[in-house]
Amino acid sequence: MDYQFKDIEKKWQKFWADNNTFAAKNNSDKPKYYVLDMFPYPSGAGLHVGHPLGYIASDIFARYKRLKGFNVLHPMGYDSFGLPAEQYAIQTGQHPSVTTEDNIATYRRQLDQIGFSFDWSREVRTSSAGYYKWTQWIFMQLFNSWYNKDADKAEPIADLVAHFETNGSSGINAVCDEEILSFTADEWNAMSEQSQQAELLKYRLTYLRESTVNWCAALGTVLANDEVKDGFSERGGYPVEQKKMMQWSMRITAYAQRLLEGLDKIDWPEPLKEMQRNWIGKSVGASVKFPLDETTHLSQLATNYIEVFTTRVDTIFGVSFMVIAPEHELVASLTTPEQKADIDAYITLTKKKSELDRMADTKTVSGAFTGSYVTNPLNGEQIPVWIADYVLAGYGTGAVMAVPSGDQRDYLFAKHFNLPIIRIMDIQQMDTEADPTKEGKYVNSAFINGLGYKEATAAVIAKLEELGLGKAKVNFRMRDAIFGRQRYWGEPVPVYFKNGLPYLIDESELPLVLPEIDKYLPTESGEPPLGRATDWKHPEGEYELSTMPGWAGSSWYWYRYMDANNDQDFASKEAIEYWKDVDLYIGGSEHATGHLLYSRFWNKFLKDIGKVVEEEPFKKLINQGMIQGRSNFVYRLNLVDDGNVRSYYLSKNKYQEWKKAISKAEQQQLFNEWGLQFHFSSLDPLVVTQQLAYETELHVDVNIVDNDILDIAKFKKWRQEFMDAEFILDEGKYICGVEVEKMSKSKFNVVNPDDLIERYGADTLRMYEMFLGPLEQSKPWNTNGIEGVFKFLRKFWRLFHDAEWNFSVSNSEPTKAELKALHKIIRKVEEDVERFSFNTSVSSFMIAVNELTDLKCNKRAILHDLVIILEPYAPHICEELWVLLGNEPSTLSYAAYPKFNPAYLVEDEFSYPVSINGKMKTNISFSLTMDNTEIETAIRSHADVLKYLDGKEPKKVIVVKGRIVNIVV
RNA sequence: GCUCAGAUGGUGGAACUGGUAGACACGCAGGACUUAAAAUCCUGUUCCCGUUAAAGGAGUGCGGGUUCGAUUCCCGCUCUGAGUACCA
Repeated sequence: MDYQFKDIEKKWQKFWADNNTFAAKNNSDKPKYYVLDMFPYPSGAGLHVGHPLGYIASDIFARYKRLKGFNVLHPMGYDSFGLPAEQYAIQTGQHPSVTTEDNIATYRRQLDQIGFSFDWSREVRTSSAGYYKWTQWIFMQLFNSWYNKDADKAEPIADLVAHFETNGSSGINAVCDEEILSFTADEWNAMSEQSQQAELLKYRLTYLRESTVNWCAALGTVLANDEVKDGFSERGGYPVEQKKMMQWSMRITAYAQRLLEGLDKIDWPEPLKEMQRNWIGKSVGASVKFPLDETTHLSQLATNYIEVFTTRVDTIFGVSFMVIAPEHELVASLTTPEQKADIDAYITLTKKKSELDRMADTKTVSGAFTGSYVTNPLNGEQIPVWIADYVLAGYGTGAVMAVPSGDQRDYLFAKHFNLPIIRIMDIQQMDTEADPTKEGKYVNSAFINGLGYKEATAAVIAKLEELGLGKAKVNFRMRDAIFGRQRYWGEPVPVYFKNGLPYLIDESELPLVLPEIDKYLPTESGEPPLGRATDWKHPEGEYELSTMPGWAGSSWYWYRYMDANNDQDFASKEAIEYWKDVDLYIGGSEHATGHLLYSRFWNKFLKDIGKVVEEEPFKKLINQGMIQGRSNFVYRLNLVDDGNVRSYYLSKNKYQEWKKAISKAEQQQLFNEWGLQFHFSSLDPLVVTQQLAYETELHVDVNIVDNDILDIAKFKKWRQEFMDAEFILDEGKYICGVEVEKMSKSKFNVVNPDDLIERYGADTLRMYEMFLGPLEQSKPWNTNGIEGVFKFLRKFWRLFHDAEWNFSVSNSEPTKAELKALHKIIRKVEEDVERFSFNTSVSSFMIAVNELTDLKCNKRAILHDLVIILEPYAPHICEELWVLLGNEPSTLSYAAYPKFNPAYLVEDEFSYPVSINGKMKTNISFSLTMDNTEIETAIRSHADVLKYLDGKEPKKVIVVKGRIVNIVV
């Protein structure tokens, strides 16, 4: 029979499901291998051809590893909490769990059709209570932990309490809030329960604090920094404003250094690691206290100094002014009566500027003088204090020591306001701009004069420490992560409030189930939707009304797959110790600073509390490129003549001609050429007829376009308005315009995998997606060429069949040429898969099948091995042929990968390309036993070579054995 | 601005450590089969010049360099894409 992909694929998909062919065991003599995909959010639109790209790659790898004798864990699940389902619920009143359920069903159907070897017995859904019970449980562990800097790990909060009870707050080196109390053991023990809890909250790894958040009024919720783009929400594009709110936060900053160091130990794409490094933003420098001048209004101030962070403490003798952020807490008290008007005006001005303006406008210099001065701690100079919006309140201490000679922004500021610019390096060139050089020797710098950068920095820090006015300091750009959303469709926080303070619910009460509510909107008093729940109250207080953010459930899900149905633990100790970590993780780079950072954070925490064994969760990570859409256009020309509209659809070339025709005469001429009856009014201005011509480019559904040629019949049926469309064609065809854009419904460029599977089958789709190009590269989807892959599979099928499509394989011994073709592909595919170069192995399969077809090879010995190596790519057709070859069903997935034998590839002759001065001229065959001198002698006298030499004597002959001969003339 | 990735035929792409540039596939052209079309098969296909066949010449974004030899290494530039942004 001809290749009947539909029957074959259905049959084997059912077989795999019925027999649990891909169920992984949590113990095995085989080495383990964990292949993970980023699980999808089940959106209502279903999968388009871009989604499965990474899944196909990981599936090929997982299947390949099985053949290579590994116990492979390859699971799939759904990140099923999230905003879109809730937005839909608000619009329709339908419960988000219902839409989520429907969407998951669609995803599952689509995934099943592609023939993935997922172990579905381990499926997880972040929105199921059995799953989020453990997300809540991890939250509780975070709440019950603090970060001990001395031990450099998280420790139980009970240990901290014990320390307070016996030693008070001294001797504690913690990552915590800034305003912590100092107390003795007695003082602690005398504190009320409430004061103690309030103090402990400052240490907990998840804690409440008033923070400035990205508030999106339209979505009614707080967004994480990575969910905001240029002042607008990433989802929906609604405006986002800064707002102060009491919020749950995660003390991810405690792990900043470990998150940074861990990057050096994992095999991730360099750009991705770079993104995380930038996000963490470590800078090494010093903090320096500048005492406030006594003439200022010290009496009103809480402190008597301004602290700055600097990465160039060596330039401290070049400081000629100080700049603090307009929001800095000291601004009001520093402002002298004479300067008050200036300062107030400036603050009003900055408040008016939106976040966006402030970012865009980096060129204009602005600021205002407070009237106060600080003292340079090292030379006693009086330094004026200014405010300016180029200093950000949120970074460092919100204050900078300005060194105009070395920092460009300070330089511009100094020039603009006529402040001194002090030279501090002998070689500094600062006529037109600041010179931040670290070369040269210091000048005008007291005790570091004449020193170099390294010694000077050390000397300055030593001096500052001696004075108690500064110390070396490491600063991170990364902020603690906000962990609360004022939304319904998320994990409830397992916390209730008593006297305004948070307490965990009892572990036995987990999961804290998401209650039913009447509608999915904030309450009238502005509380989150959970405020609508009735009968949802803890005996001792009110439950937390915000829910967890989208990244909560995805920050640990790979552990749940290890032991998905455990109700005693998030995964058993045995399962975790067996699977350890993810060996290969494939997903998009858009998760660089969100999911992938949070996951590493939670993983490190879980390691600290002894629940998991590896410091890093994902050993190797690959980013698959984005599949963009390829839109097609039709060009409509509307001619209005006295109110009557006539529409013509112009093929691409005709449209271009039309665009070039400017005058009515030219347009008339084109219409005459095209044989159309339309009379453009004469150029006589006295004619009153109103004529109007206008063109529109319309997106046309790419599924009714083939190779940019429009299927006119389908187009007419597509929409009512096209029913009577008139076409102006190019050589009988309507050619569409093309553009690369995002794949989206509104652009009619979505290609659905279901349609392609219907036409060509899953095996063709799998191979074609790989054939498209390197996995990591982004590219527009183009279905042109899928035929080639389909033809390949038919050709492969045909190897096993005679001219009448009867199954026919021979048991005779393979020839040398056949073995060579086989072993070439065995080696090639092995090398390609190991380096994730799937596109090149598809080509190699084509070459192998072409070669075997030419050899008319139908030898069982060859085809048997070929079926095994193709199985990861095209599993259905291979299973079918495997059984036809007489093997037991289901054994193919666990067959042994054929062993490469180099002996079959040994040649005794090589056709040397002979080039003259590096230009290839001809090929000459020599035995591979000949050494370089023998070849050179042969070359010098070879008739073919002499022909090219024109009687000239070769200066030099370079012979690279088995590679090339180059003659230099 | 900074960081990173990339640029190869009409198209997607290949060339793995510097060694025959354009594998494989699409498209296109020509041919076979067919009453015809589809499907299938065969041949050709980087460009220029030329042709019976040949023989030349140019050529991997641009300009230089290293080398017997560069798509590959080095320097400078242009363009495209991604991330990030007054980070002290």
